[in-house]
Amino acid sequence: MTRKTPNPGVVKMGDGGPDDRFQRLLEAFPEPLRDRLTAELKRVAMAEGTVLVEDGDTPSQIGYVLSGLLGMTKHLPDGRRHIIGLLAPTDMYGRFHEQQFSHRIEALAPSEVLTCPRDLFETLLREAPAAERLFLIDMLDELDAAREWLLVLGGPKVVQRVASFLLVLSRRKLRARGRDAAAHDQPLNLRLDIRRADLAQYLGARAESLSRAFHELAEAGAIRINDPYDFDVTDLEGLAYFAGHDLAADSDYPGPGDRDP
Amino acid sequence: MTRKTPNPGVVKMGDGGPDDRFQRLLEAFPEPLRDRLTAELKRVAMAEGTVLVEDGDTPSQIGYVLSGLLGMTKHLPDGRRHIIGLLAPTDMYGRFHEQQFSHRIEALAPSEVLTCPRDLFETLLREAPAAERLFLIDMLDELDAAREWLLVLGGPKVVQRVASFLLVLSRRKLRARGRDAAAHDQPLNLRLDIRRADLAQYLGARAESLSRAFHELAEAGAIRINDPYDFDVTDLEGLAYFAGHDLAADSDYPGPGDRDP
DNA sequence: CGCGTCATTGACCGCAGTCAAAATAAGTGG
DNA sequence: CCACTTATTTTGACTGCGGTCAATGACGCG
Repeated sequence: MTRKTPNPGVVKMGDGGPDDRFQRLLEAFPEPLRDRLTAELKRVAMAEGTVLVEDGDTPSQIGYVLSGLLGMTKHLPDGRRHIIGLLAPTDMYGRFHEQQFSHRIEALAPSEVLTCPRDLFETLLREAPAAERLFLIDMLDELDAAREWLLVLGGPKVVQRVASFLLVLSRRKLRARGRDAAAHDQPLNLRLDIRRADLAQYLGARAESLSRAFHELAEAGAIRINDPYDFDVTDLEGLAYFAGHDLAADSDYPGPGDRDP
Repeated sequence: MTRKTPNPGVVKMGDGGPDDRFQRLLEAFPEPLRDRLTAELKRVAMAEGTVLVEDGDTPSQIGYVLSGLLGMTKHLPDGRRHIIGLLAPTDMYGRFHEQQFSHRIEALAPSEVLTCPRDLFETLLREAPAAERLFLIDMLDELDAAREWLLVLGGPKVVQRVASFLLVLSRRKLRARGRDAAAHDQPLNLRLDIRRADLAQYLGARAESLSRAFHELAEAGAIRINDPYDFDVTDLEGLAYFAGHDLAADSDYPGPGDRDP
């Protein structure tokens, strides 16, 4: 470990609030099963850079992110790395029925995960159809989420992608906080705990471009930059504007002409 | 219907060969259940542009693509459309347990689908755990596939994305054809049946840029363009080269310096 | 205090988005 | 069957975003 720890301690890009999916899943298990499961849960802490699962592995454990930030990464033969997904608190990862991973999972920040033996989890799922159904729905949700990201990353301009990214994080936080309208107007604090270079890979850009994008958003008054890892979202609407419209299109639509009439 | 039909009749971006997932799924059902299911299957043909599922719907049918090409599309409030996924033959679509769709599904080319009542399918899945497990694995595979696309679409250059796209299609076709090595050397024919403008939206580019990219690949000898909808892949290796490396990086790495030592 | 890491800023330039127009193909009506 | 219209792809010229390279600044650490 050579790298500094941006924000030591607990990190949140989403926190185990009412939206805690694992909690919901646990509650779908009938009492005796749930106890068998919780007895086997282990809390593991790890440093940034730790590789939890290697590409091609079929690990015997499944995991649930408690704190920090994990990344799903693909490594090309020539050595370049791509980040194809992020795992924040309340996210799960794992494979079932001897499927193997098609990517690496590594800690992008110091993190904590809850692990559980894969075979036990599978057995219990089979014994509790209600839980299995809930789990399947979760999977489908994640599939949708992955496709949402396609939309985000499909945006041609970097500012757009950055704004979309911050927007997703904001919404996630707001949802976790509960839906009380009061919270909507006060500045929303986001602590990222991901290095510029990593975020750049994820958003399909360079660290330099991200820097420009963040500062552009700051100058427009949509966010405030406290330090490279800590932001306040001061104008959610404005952020949505940057996310949706091209910058070039100020009062005019960028291209209304590419849909069928 | 005002638009021409690029290639009337059967279309294949993948054909129901040994990789036919639906077939495999069907076979996982025990005899009596399978018959109940097949009795309810309906074959439906539709014209290009048909909307099968509207964003937000919870349709009573699930579908399986027999021929043609469907697209998952998202519509932004300002009217712009994004294609976030393609459904080719052997692909399935549907929601379960009252989940609603988060995108529209429409035919990008004249297509045929096999439909099946959602509730029946769900019931049968519950009665046949083996099939349910198979189905769950399929879902997870699709999740991985969606992330693969993230990698493809993350490529900075258009040629890269186009090459990756063709590569995925090629591999899919080869897999369907069986793994005999003989087929690897002979030119592989790809019939796309997707208009440039649609493909452009999917790959996050403009139709003009695609045109340039295709012809760049053709000049490099990787593909041959028979007509705008019909290609021969003459050099799979070369295609992989374009997909992986930046063009700029000929004999030199573009940026080996952004991984930890 | 010097060094390494990382974010930021500036200068340069290439890829691709944009606008415009030509070329090709398909469809229509005489 | 041909002239005309329409839809779509292709090509060209221009411009701007962002990738690239290089330098500076900020911060933590040995």
